[in-house]
Amino acid sequence: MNTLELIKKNLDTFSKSERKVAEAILASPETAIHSSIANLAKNAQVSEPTVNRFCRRLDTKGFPDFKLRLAQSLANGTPYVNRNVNENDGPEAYTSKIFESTMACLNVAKNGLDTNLINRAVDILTQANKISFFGLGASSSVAHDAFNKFFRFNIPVSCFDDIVMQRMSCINSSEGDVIVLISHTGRTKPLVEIAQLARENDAFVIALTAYNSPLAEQSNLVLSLGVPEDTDIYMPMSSRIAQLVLIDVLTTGFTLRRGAKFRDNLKRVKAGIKDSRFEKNNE
Amino acid sequence: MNTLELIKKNLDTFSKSERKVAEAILASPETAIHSSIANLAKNAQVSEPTVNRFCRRLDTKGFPDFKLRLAQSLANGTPYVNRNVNENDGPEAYTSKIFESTMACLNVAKNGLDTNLINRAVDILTQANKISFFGLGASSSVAHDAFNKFFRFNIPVSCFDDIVMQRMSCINSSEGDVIVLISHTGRTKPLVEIAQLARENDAFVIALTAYNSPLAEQSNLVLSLGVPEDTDIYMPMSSRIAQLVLIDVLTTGFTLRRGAKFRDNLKRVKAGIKDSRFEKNNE
DNA sequence: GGCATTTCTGTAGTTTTATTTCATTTTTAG
DNA sequence: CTAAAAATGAAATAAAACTACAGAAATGCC
Repeated sequence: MNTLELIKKNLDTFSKSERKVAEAILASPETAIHSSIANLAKNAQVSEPTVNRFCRRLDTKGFPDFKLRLAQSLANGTPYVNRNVNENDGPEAYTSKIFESTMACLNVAKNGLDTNLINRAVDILTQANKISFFGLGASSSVAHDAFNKFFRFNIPVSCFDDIVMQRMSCINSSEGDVIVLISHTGRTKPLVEIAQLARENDAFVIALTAYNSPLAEQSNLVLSLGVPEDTDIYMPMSSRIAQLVLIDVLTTGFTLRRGAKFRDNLKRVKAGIKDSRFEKNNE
Repeated sequence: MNTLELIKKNLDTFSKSERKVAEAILASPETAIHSSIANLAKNAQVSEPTVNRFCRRLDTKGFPDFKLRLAQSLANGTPYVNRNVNENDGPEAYTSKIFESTMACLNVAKNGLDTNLINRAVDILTQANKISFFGLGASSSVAHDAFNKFFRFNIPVSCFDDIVMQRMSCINSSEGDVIVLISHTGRTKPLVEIAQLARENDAFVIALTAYNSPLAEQSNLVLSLGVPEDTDIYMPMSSRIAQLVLIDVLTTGFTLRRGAKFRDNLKRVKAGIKDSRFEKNNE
């Protein structure tokens, strides 16, 4: 766990003097990692052995070892901070903020995923007679992307961003068909109804959505990303990106599961695309 | 820069003994950060002052300072490594590899972007009479996503993934119109033709593509992501993700540029979507 | 090749930093 | 209010890092 957070969490288990040390470190971690034990002790108004004892209480070998750990968590923490864009940000600032918060979001998503469920989803997708990807609004481009990837596999796959088409498709579905529904909130009414309809027609419903949402309740398998909703109006919906990466993961799992013969097919598709391109060295 | 990479890069500037130190560190960085100067010296078969001199050559204050830096780059470096998926990977392995390599890719993209060009692109987009997003194949979902975002701004925007529609749209374009073309390689023939056609009709062409590509040459403004092409068949096209984040950046720049009045409009759209949703606390 | 100069490298000593020991103070529980 | 336990810091000790210097290796010049 992050050392700073660990210190904060254990603040009340420390003794009075140790708490002084903790506070001095929390106040300026950057200073702390560049101080000697004597300096830090002076800064925290305690003796050197107290600092040493403080370090040991955090399961480190001693002060130098503690500094090392702290330095590492500082290095880890900074680039991943989810900083919000504000009105006065210039291009430099908002560009890096958006990239960094997207990366932070992917990190959260990665840690929150249940790989057993992913494996299960891959299982079901590989055995499907037909796969359909449905999304509405912002999620429709995710569905579109998923369609594009699975289409290359040369298997029956479809994608609709029109509710009427989605409904018709569900009504025509049968056992062995898999419907993948994409919705960040899981509270988009029409999509919840689609899930019900699909299940009534014996299709298997996989949802890329939030746990405990109405959509999740109506689905057979839920892949949740645990990415918080966007509260800030300036911040883009990073959840989309996480959904896309999850699609990549499913696609990769699918490819691996299908084995060698199948991968040859994939190579042929990639080669086929090349014909519609300018060659790299004809410029 | 990452300390390990720095050491590797400067290997030939070191003296014979210093190189021994470098190699000992590269062989096992984790051991190095937990060693004393004496241990490391013994391990590298050199004297202690040599280790010290080695540290100073890398612009650190001394050995402890060097250890701190090394520790930090180790903490930073690991999650960003672009490891390839291989046939024997289980769900756990390929999931984290894909997430991590996507994050690595975003990091590369972030560092390679020219914020001046971004600012310029935002300028042009804010002044456009009409904006069109065109992409083919995998890039069409990126175009679709961009359309979705700009559509919320209540400005004339369109998106086609059909070449014929794209051509018609270009022929009907005129001065003040902006066409945004999305192509990872920049070598998709039809799209290059679209760029020419658009410029012949006085539209401004922004391309999200690779530098030095045929498409880049035909465009007025090129935003390049510097993400390498996917060579491995298992690896998904992370470039798409970088493109999407770039779209997010442009959207954010657009919002900021338009100012307060405009943001109220954005809030209204967000509120409007809510009506089609289940409330959060009715479950 | 041989000599001078520069650069490298290690030994030994010095300084700084961290840790341990132990006596004193503070806190806690009965 | 007292005894035991816990916490704290002064001082001593140990460890680690650094410096100065001298000898060794490499380089350049004739």
